[in-house]
Amino acid sequence: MDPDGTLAFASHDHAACRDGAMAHAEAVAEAKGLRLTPVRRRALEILLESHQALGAYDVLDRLAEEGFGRQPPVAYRALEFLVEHGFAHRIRRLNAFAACMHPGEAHVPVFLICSACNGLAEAPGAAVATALRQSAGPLGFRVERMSIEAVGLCPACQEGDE
Amino acid sequence: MDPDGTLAFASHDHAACRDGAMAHAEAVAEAKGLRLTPVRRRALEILLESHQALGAYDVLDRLAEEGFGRQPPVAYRALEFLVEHGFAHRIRRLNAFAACMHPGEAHVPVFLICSACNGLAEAPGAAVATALRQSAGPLGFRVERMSIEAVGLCPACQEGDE
DNA sequence: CTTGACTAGTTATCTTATAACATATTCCTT
DNA sequence: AAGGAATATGTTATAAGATAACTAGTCAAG
Repeated sequence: MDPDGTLAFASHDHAACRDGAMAHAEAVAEAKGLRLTPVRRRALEILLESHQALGAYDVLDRLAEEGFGRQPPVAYRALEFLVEHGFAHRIRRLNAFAACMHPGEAHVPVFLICSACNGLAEAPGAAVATALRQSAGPLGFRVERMSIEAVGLCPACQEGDE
Repeated sequence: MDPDGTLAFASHDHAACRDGAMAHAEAVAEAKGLRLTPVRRRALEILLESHQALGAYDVLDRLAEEGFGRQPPVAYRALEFLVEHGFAHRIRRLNAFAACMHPGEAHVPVFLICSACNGLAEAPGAAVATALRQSAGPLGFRVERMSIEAVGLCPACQEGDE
């Protein structure tokens, strides 16, 4: 599913994209014995509606409208579950969350954030991660987690802006 | 000054380290015609006291104690100035700020954050930035800014933890 | 010595995130 | 099927981080 991150910025059949990601996530949850409860499932569906990051309170509003709790922990806990198990990512630069486009696959995501349309893509980060470890190695630092995020312009938003 | 980021995690003469960074920053400000006013200078000195990131409110408390304003914008504006002109960096993962160890030199910083002691080092990021651009290129994304941050253990905190 | 740009201060408010506790659900064990 | 541990959901309250909008002081150029 979108191994090279091209989908997010290209026009595509998003209904299929979303459904595929959802099905994939469900299969992974099933396989790992994780409880994809109604709030958690719904939170993931909400994130999957677009290739953009959503703030926790945005997700919370949506959940509350649909009969779930309306207090912050409701959203934060669902999102925490999704992030912890690899169904979603936290985008630190935006204080926001986005559905993962490769659930189940080990990967270091590189987030590309379009400053014009707020679109978000996940580029492959293996090479970046390697370079980072090589940069940290000489300092004797042991890397455990990393966040790699870039802000710029997606292909569509570069037009008329050259 | 600390071109390879080794200083932060190694024991060193920090008074000289701090004074050197401050002198360097002043020279750069002078050269560029920037106004390193008392609040701004003091904010930078506070950041330079340790190789750790400080929250805006931590800096604000210190500034207030010393007779500067005690409202958030006082700290945020000073920090914004420092970041904008390359005297400090914002560490998104920590919602915090840290003095730059290479003021005046163009560089992409890679932040190494020790989860045990909160130490912070700035590793060289040229190779990482190149890898990132190569990862973003095929998607047609034009990178403008990037944040590259790693969490892990510094050399000292790895001892007795292997 | 006044004008315009910039700086520093204020009040007020907004956004993001977590702590602590009560209730309900699930699921394993017997 | 009942008991009990673990997990999940909900609440109230508050902490932590950030910005908008306005007022007043500073300073250098004309």
